[in-house]
Amino acid sequence: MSHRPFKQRLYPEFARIGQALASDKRLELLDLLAQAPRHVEALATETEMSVANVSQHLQNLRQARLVETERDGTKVLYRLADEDVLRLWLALRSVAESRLAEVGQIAREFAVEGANGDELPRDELARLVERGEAFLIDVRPVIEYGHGHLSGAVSMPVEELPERLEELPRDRRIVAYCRGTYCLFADEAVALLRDHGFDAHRLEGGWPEWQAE
Amino acid sequence: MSHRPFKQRLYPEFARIGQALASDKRLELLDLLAQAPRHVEALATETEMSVANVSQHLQNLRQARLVETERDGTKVLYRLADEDVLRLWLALRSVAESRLAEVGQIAREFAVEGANGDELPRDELARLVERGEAFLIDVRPVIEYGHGHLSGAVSMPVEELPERLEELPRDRRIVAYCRGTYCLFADEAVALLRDHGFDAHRLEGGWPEWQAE
DNA sequence: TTAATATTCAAGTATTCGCTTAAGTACACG
DNA sequence: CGTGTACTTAAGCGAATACTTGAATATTAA
Repeated sequence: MSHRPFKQRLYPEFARIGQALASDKRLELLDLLAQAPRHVEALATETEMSVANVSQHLQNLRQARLVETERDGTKVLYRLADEDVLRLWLALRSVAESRLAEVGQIAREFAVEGANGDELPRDELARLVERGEAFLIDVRPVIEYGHGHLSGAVSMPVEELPERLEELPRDRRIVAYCRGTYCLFADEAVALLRDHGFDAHRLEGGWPEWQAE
Repeated sequence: MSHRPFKQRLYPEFARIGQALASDKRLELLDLLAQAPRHVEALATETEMSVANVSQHLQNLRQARLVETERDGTKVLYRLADEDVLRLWLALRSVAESRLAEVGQIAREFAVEGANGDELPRDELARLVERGEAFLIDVRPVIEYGHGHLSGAVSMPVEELPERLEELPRDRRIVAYCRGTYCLFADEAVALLRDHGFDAHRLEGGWPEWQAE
């Protein structure tokens, strides 16, 4: 009547998922894939890892079934397996955020100058946009915007922002969002915009947090 | 403007959580702690691991802040740090369940004879209990029942069940629940009760799933 | 068919992990 | 104040992991 044989078979399977989540590099890949599907080389460039190393980490994630692949000509496109995987990543991050003091410390240490201030809650945004009092910009790279974005948002990657300031209205509040809580793009955008006299604010969270709902 | 230094500090912190989840033994400990706080020795007995090994795994979980300790005389009581940790564990398990075919396979392989049949959905239980048409039993060990249980449930650990059959009503449906989806206690209880002519059913999920809501 | 590109695989090495045994520490109780 | 119980820590060793380099494979385009 002992359940040991059962558990000894079952728990190693659960641990496969945990093992896949046990590396900072793989979590970074997961987070990028949560924004949009990508090719191996794009992931290597963005993470500053060697292609071979990225490929091996991706195999690892694939064996845990957290990501899936699709041939795309000579390239291979990797994507998150499904929304449950996204939710798992967000759950892990949220535990790290609430339980590990170091996370908050690091976030504060790297905070962008001139971007402090309250984050705009998501429900408040809806009201502002409806009344035409806010202009919503998505400051992530174009590929990520293309894969999915908040309705009504205009793509304005943070690196293009300096040359595109005249496209932004000065009579309305500018609301920026990016990859999520631990992404600095939106903060950088807000700092730049405020520097140029705009009434800029950061939206709470980011695209994946919204998508997970 | 590169965010690499930020990410290089931040992601290893996230990975601390992942690393803690990367071992079948630690996940088993987490699952037991999700039922009720326990002493080191109790965990060692239940998991059939050496005390030293359990202690080391618990240190690991504690350094990731997933569990907390409390002195209790000469013993040390371990407990899950908070509900977010429980939700993380459930999220991991749910990904494993939906993405890894092996999980379903193992569950089928170890299925209890005579306990098959539909699981009773939680909302249906509420109706049955209200009308006095069901008798709800918690077949987990007493300590776990003591730490928390569904309202209206009677404690009837599966190992005491054979001697306590006369306590159960024969004019009502018996509904049993246990530690959760991957616990066999409820199935064993249902099989035993049916064998004795009871109208027994298993409740969907278990105590932690309910508690997480 | 061949060359080019993108990705995967294999081998080697340094590091980390998991478990055991054995010693060490903390608290309670007589 | 010493003894027993419950737990933690240290040392040691084999297994698994992470990253590098270099070779192999698959697809496209010429």
